Amino acid sequence: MKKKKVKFRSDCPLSTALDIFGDKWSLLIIRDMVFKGRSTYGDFLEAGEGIATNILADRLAILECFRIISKHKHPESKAKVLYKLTSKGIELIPVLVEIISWSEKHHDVHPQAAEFVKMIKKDKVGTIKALYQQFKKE
Amino acid sequence: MKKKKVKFRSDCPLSTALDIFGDKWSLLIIRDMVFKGRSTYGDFLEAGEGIATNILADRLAILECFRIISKHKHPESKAKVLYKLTSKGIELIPVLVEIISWSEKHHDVHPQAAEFVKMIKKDKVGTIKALYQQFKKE
DNA sequence: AAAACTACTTGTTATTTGCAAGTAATTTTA
DNA sequence: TAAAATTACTTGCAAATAACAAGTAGTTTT
Repeated sequence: MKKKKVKFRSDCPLSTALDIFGDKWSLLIIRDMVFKGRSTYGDFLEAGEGIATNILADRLAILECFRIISKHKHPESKAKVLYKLTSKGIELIPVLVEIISWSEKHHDVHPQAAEFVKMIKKDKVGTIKALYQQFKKE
Repeated sequence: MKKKKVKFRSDCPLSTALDIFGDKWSLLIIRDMVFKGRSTYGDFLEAGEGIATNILADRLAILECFRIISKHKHPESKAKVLYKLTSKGIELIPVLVEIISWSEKHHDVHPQAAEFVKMIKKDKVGTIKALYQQFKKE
């Protein structure tokens, strides 16, 4: 994999964030890790939106480069790579939650997502905490 | 301007949101409207990151198409167009706030942004409310 | 030992971006 | 009041990026 760009457009935090994940795919990979427990290359390919293999490889490399995910041995298969969110990646959960809430309010989305947004409205802090829980090391 | 894509990749709220503003520029335009009071084509061109004129025109058209911004007469000049956030656009403020907070925590950003994040940490609800205030109609 | 799985890479083509320049309708300046 | 400057764009083109199809190299299953 070729060296990744490390130059940010400005020192604005928003533009820096968009330099990292401002595209149509990166946050979907993170969504799959947070909400669907996906963790391998094959898992991510199966996401409904149909990411291309080269784009997936590229985005995984970028996310790893910025320490949002990290690669690990898969406990069950040597052929697989296990991708895990770092704490920096886990901390994107509130961003996902706000985008999902906004989008659900203004568009037609699938019923399961609408249910999830109801939970958020009732208890945002609790819902986010529960999502964090699954990444607690034991 | 050619017709805009209205087809979403899936009915996932996150992917739908990314279909709309999942790129390196759209949220920066909204940032300029929320945090810098910018409202004209020329204003947006002046943003530090240096957006190209064709990209700006394209993004403004997309944001208008999805009713995130709307075009109005400029009160002082017939030559200018006044862009305003719709309520749908204003409601992206919490998304911006979460991205900014995350980014500030994990990267070096300019001091003014760091100050803003301090405010958010002290009183997130109040800070967001204050941002909403400026768009209140009188 | 062969077939299938997994995580990629390598083309090739289509689309998007970045940059420079141009345009048409106002304003401002001389 | 005619020329210059502003403003909000569009156009053209080269470069970069994305999508799609196919290939490859380990690993695991049959």
